Amino acid sequence: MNFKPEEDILEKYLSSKGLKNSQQRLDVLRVFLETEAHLTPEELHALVKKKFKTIGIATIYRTLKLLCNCGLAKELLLESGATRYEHSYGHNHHDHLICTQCGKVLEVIDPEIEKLQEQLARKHQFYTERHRMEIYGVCRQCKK
Amino acid sequence: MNFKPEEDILEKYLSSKGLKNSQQRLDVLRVFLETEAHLTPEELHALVKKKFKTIGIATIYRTLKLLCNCGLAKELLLESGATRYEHSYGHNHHDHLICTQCGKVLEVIDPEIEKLQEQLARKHQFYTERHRMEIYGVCRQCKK
DNA sequence: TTATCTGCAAAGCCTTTGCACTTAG
DNA sequence: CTAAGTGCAAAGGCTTTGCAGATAA
Repeated sequence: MNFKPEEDILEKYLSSKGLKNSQQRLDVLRVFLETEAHLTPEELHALVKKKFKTIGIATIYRTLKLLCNCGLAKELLLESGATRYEHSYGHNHHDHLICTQCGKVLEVIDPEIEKLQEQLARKHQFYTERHRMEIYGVCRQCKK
Repeated sequence: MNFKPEEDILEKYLSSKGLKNSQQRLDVLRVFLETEAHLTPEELHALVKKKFKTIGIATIYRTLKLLCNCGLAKELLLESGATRYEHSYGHNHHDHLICTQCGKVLEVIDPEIEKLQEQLARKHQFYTERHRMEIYGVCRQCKK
C-alpha cells in the first residue's frame, strides 16, 4: 500500500489494463501531485526533469493521457490556447475563475448555477453529459 | 451602401485602418454569412472555394482574424479541439448547448445564470471581463 | 522471456509567415 | 505609383508516432 491513494489508483489501473508500473509513470504522477497549479505538458516536463533528468516529453504526454483515463487528471482547455491539466482525484466538479493578468485559476462552485444549467438544458431537450463554465477577469491582487 | 450591414461594417473597418477592400475579403465574408453553422477555417475554405476556386487557406485565416477584430465573427474553442467561428454581428452574448453525437450547436441565454455568475465572481473579488459556458449533451433527435 | 515502455527524432496537425506577383486606392 | 493583399510553399508550435534499446512482470 502506497502512502498516496493516487499512487494506488494508478497502479491498479495499469495492472487491470495489462500495462506496466514503470518508474517514469510514478515520477510523473508524483511531480504532478506536488503542485496545485494547472500545468501545461511542457511545464510539467520541466518540473519532472529537475528530479529525473532523462525524462522525455513524449512520456509526459503519454502519462498525462493515462492519468486522465484513470481519473487522476483532467484536461483543461482555456482560452489562452495552451492545454493544461488539473488534479481530478478528490476534486468534485467545479468551474473556473481565471485572472487574465496573472493567469491564476480559482476553482469555484455554485449549486444554484448548476441547477439552472440543468434546467436550461432540459428546456431545450438536451440530455446533459457535462458542462463547463469559465469566468475571465482580473483578480483582486492584479486590480490594485 | 451595401445590401448587408455586415459588408458596410467590414468596409468601414478596413478603410479606417488603411487596409484594402479586396474582392477576396468580401467573398469570404459573404460565404461566412450564408451559413448559420459554426465553421472551422478549413470548412469555410471549402465553401468559399466552390464559388471562388483560387482562394487560399491563408486568406481565410487572415480574413477570419479581421472579421473578429471588427466584431463580425467570434472564435469558439469547443472541446472537440477544432477552432470554430460564429457570427457575431447582431448576436448578443450567449452560451452554447452542444450535441456530442451530431455536433449541433444551440445558442442559448439565461439571464438568471448570468446574474449568478456575476455574483459568484464578485464574491471572489474578481472583476469580470467575460465568461463562457457550454453544456455538452445529447439533443432530442439523437436521443431517439 | 517477451510484451510493454522509454527517449529520441521524425512525422502530423493546424496556423502563421516570407516572398514574388497582383491589386486597390 | 505604391502600400497592402494574395496564393503558395515553407516554417512554426504543439502533439503523436515509429523505432531500437531497455525494463517490468
